[in-house]
Amino acid sequence: MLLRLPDPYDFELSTGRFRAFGTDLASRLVDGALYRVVGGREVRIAPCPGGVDVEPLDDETRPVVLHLLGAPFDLPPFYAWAEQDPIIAPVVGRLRGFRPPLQPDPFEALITSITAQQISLHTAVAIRNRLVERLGTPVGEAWSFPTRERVAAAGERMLVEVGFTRKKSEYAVGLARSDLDLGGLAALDDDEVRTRITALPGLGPWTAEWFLARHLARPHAWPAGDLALRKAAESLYGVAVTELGARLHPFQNLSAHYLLTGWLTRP
DNA sequence: TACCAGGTAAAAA
DNA sequence: TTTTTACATGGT
Repeated sequence: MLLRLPDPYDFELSTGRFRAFGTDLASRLVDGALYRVVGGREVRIAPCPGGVDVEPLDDETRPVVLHLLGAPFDLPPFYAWAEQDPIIAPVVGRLRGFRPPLQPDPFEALITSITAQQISLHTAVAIRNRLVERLGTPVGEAWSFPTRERVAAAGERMLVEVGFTRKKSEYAVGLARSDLDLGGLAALDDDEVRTRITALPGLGPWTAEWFLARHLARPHAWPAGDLALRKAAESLYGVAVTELGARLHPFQNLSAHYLLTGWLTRP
């Protein structure tokens, strides 16, 4: 069934992230369609005029798919704002219709960040996929991401076996076994979310900021510690990322995504 | 073959 | 208080 997305929307461009660093088993692209497990069921998302074709589309899958495809982002005001910045304007123009995908699940978002700390995203995806194959469940073309309970029960040794460092395995299991209410974070303001996340060992400012950006879609999230964003910022603007964050207010999150994708796909 | 990669905590200075 | 170091796999 057709699920409309706010115009403009470019499916290929927007889902590039799921292919750029290797296959993501939990949000898997196969023959131009995106597969994801929602509530134990396989959902197929394919591009079609006016939005995407989603099967099955119901009250359970609709909000997850909308979130996954970045529907919460309001692009027109960002595009209008970007025109007054001569550096980001051409990047935004080239990526018209790019709607940054969001991570539907908070636990998955944080585990994904832990795997990606310090190492290349290619490496991180390889390690995370091995975790998914070990503790997740295959449903059709995609895999459901390992639940918090399964990771909590698995213990550090299993995570080391799939390639986590000893420290990262402690962080991931510690997160799973913590009493942090992950779903409840959405109700808190940015700073409170940062405080709650960074209170856990192994979850630092970079992880908290990407959680705000990629899970909660907070407009002002700005992962200043991110190596790739730093390179893009310094190369395109010639200024430090922290300074650039203020200049990009109030669209830091969308700007970060456009600068990163623009840098990754630079002509 | 080295070297680096979308960090974080703990040790050392 | 600020600066260094360990971590450890996969691509180039």
